[in-house]
Amino acid sequence: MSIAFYNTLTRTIDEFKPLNDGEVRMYCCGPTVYDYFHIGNARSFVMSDVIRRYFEFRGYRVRYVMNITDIDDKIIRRANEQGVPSSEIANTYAEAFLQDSTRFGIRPADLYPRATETIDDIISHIEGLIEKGAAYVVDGDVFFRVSSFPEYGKLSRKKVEDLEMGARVETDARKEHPVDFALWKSAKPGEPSWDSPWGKGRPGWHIECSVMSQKHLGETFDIHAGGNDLIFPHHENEIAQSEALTGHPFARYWIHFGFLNIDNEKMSKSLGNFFTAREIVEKYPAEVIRFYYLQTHYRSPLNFTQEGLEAARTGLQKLQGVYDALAEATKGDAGFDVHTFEQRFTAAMDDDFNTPAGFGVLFEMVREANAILHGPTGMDAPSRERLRDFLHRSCVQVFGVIREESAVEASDEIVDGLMQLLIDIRTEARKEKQWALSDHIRDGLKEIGIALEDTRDGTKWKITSE
RNA sequence: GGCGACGUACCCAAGUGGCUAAGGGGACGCUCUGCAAAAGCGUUAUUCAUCGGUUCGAAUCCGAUCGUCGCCUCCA
Repeated sequence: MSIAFYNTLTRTIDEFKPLNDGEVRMYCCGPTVYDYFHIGNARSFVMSDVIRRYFEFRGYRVRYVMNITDIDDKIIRRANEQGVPSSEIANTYAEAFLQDSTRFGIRPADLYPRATETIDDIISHIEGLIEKGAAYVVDGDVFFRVSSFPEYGKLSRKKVEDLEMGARVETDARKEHPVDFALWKSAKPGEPSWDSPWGKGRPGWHIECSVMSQKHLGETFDIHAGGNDLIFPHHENEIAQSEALTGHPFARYWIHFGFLNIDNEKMSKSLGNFFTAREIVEKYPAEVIRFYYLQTHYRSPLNFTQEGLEAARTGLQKLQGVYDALAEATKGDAGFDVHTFEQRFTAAMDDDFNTPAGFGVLFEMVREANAILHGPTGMDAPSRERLRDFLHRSCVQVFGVIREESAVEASDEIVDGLMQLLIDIRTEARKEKQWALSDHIRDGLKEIGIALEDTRDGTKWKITSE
């Protein structure tokens, strides 16, 4: 059994065969740091994170690189609006990006290269392209000569002729051909710039990803991921720039994430339906948001709604609930077959990272497990151990949707003491059949976000609100 | 204009030629409970946008129609 997934380059589901046995070299297009990232970006970053973690679940070592684009037109524009240096904007939002990633439970990449730290490599890459006749200089700007790369369009399946006809933007008359694109942009007065053989300037958008990915992962690497919209022109151009220089394939597998819409509309600031990742993670636990994302296949569009998030919150409690219950259970003698479910789970995930189908298997498993666990016989210790281990590997390590510690375990001694006292008082009251008092305690606690459950093993409590 | 994706229950969402069309949410009924909660059980799609076609057999393949969405030079 091996992992297979949709490769944008071939438009088919291809079996994954890494360049080096047991190792995955993966690059995901990171943020341009001119603002906080939004919930659509977050979906891509979370999906990429989960794919990376799933490879690890399947025993691969993964080298995972994500760039930070810290010099770009949008950053410069933002800096000018606020009257601060562009490096300040870049640093502020790069920092925010790393913070928000952490809050979303996204595991850090092995490396976060930045464009401004890779200028020398970018310049030599461009020099190489000029030498090969794949690029040309016009008044301090350098353009990629698309006609020099016959395979141009192989990722996006676009024809150069069609592109010309559909051109929406005024083309720069200095370019030999309208589809040629900038590798190096000469600096306008007041813009940040670096010295180069063609004068002061800065790198174009596409070149940095080519250079950074190849610098850290090699000329040819396994997987390149990013949002759907990056297929053209960004990734198409990356391929052209890279392969024109090296003569070798660039990324072997391309993964693209579907878009997130709000009310079936593309999220945009002008429509007023724009949410930053930061504001959503204030309102919902990261686990809930991740689970919500993962309930839709990564290539499908996801329509983001408040109701959807609420449904995800409720659904997730079932997974967290069984995980916590397994930690607390102490006796039982019925066995439970985890292995079959794990096989089905793996089969689902191996098939194009089908997370919705994977959760389908997990929920079926949880239903059957709960029936035993909460039933008259209870579940024996080895089964509980195996089940908790599998849930840990799938839902904690791969998906990042359930918490290691229950809310009760995370609370402090004083709270524990108070809760124990309240529960003891209520238990006394219940023995005396003082239902009004015991209900008053339970209702009052519920209002402050603590739920009481009377089980046959006594009263349990848990924190329900964040 | 060019290229592409999609339309499955009240909502979300898997399934892409053949076993009863997964799973989550919601709703209703039941078991358990002092009442709840949690958990479980049951009900909620004779049918997959519509109409044709291919096939022994189609939600799945082909064609048309209707509808939704995305990309086409820097938006994940």
